[in-house]
Amino acid sequence: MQEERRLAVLRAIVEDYVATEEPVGSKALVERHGLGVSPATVRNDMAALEDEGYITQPHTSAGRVPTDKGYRLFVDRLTTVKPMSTAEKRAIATILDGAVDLDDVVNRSVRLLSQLTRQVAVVQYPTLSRSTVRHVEVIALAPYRLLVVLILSTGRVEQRLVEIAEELAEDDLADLRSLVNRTAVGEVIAEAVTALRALVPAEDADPTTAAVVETLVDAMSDHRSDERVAVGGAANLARYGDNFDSAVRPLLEALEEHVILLKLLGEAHSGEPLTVRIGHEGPYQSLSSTSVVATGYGPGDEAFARLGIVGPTRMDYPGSMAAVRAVARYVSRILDEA
Amino acid sequence: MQEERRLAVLRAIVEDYVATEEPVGSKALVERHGLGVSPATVRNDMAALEDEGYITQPHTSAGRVPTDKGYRLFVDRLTTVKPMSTAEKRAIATILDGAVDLDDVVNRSVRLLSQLTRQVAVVQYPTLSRSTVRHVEVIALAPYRLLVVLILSTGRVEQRLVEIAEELAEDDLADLRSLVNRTAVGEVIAEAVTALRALVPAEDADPTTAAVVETLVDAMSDHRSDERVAVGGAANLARYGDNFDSAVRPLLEALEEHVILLKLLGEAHSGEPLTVRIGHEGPYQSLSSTSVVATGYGPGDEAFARLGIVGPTRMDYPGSMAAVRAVARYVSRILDEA
DNA sequence: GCTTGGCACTCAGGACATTCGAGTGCCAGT
DNA sequence: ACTGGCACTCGAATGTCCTGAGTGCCAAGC
Repeated sequence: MQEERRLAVLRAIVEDYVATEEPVGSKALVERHGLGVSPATVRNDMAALEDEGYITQPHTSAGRVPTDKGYRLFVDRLTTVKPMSTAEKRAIATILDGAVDLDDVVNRSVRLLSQLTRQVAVVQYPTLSRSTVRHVEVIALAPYRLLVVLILSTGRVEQRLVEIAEELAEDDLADLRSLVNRTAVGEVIAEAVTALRALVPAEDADPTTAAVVETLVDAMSDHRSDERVAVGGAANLARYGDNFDSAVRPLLEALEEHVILLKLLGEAHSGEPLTVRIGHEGPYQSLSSTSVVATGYGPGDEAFARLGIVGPTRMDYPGSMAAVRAVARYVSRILDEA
Repeated sequence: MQEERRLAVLRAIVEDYVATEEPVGSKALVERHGLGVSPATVRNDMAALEDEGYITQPHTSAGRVPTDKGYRLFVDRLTTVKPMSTAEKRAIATILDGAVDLDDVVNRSVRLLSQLTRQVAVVQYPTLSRSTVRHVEVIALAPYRLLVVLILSTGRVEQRLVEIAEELAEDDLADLRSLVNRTAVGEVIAEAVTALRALVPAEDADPTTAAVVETLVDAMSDHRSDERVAVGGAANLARYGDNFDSAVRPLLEALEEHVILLKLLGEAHSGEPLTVRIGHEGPYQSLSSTSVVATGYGPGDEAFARLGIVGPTRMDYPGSMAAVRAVARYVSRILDEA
């Protein structure tokens, strides 16, 4: 029983602290929340919670503040992701439905997420690795210059220029085009790569075919595109609170390093539905007062990429989690339709 | 003669203030710069400069700080853009030469600019409006679904999906492809649009042709792409100084509003080589302590787009101007070669 | 007619002391 | 097991004083 109340106290502390941004004391706690006990009792509970490392005092004679461990417990056991209101759902749907292409979907998602959560939003572009090849086009731009266009099932389009040694007749071009299409269309990237490679055995390699294939393989295995992310809502950093140098600056720097961002978002395991990384739990100690709420998204049940939000450890976890989950769902649905 | 010395005093004040970030007094001024007069004389000059509105005192008994008007005079008359060192030039050249496509050029430029100036850098993607059509490709993705790919002289590629009513034979597709290419290739966007429109007179409009042409025209006149900008070096905002709420927050917001950014960068007049907009001179009073140094760039002598940096009014104008100019030149050269 | 040294004046910012109050820990009583 | 009471702590707010950088002005000098 006391155990249960202790958790209620912890929840109340987290909620109050998130709302007010100030250490919360025993008296204010019993007043604002309807726990039917006296401040003294709460004090005892708080002392116990502090012993266990869930809360801490900035200084003697100040209220308590949740520790990372406290937030962790709060997130794991004291909260359920509250569903979005129907109005919010409708807003999400209409905004995302208006998107015209993949870029637009990503950009709108970022905006949406940052507005819903009032935090910095990060959306990874769908990775190549799990998508399939929808079409390959080979275009003669000039006698010795081809443009290769690679269209993927995610809607992404990559194009590359190829310089070739011999002039190519229209028929040969058509043959080449149909060859690569027969070989690659419908395949997952990884398999398309091996299939394409098999087309050019070392011996009789036709140089033009080889060049085109090489370019395609290159485009498919280009991890640059895997690293693309969209960031939005950086202005919300302004509400980060006091510690500008210690918290905002490193975060601003991280936001420009897409590789770091991707690491923060985490791996796209489709297993865990929603990842919450609190403060020091992350791999960067300069971001120790920053939390990340992220999840995978993608058509079907496979996670193609991740999206999420980044904010101060002192943040509204239930709300953020709900928003992240909702946006991920709608984006996945849209990608499904496309 | 006094006039000349006054300007020297103003220059010294600007330089000192930019370096130290603190109001500068008469004594420190004569010590740190070699003006061969006494502090009292400088005081007289300063009083005069203050009367004329070039400098101001934050409070009585404090040193002087340049006003926007003072910076303006400094930029217009007291400084010449100092050329970059050869080492810097070489660094710029090698970094930009490594770019593989247009996106990469833009991204590298942004990084480069922000690192050179330690400010926030902004680069506008080359606009459609002045570029010419290099190639149009029409691809049948599925029986009733075409992909139209538009390739421009700037290296930009736009693709759109078209749903059509009738199934299209390969021959018809080839005809259509060659028709639009004959019509549009080599033309400036605006003329390509009118030429394409002329292809589909109201009467006998073939619905498929009409659909493709409409999509092309749409892609060409899509101003969304005109609004694309890349932003980099936001972490430099951390060095902005004290006034976080009043200066950094509005700027962070502006950085997310690409339309606003473009307005800040200014119009791409190829006439003025380098635009410096100081503080309140800009259109947004919330950015009154922010200056913009920008210039146009593009292949040949036409300005395709703009790039520049955004920073506090108290910034190193000569250095920033030099960096902006140098980067613009190299980017233009690279676009020229492509 | 500039320039200069001198001098009185101003005022932000730092050092220090004081007060105030929210909050705690503990203990004895119910 | 909870509660009321009480002494204690200490950060934040307030007030006062002082210092020093910086100014404006004036009369003297080149």
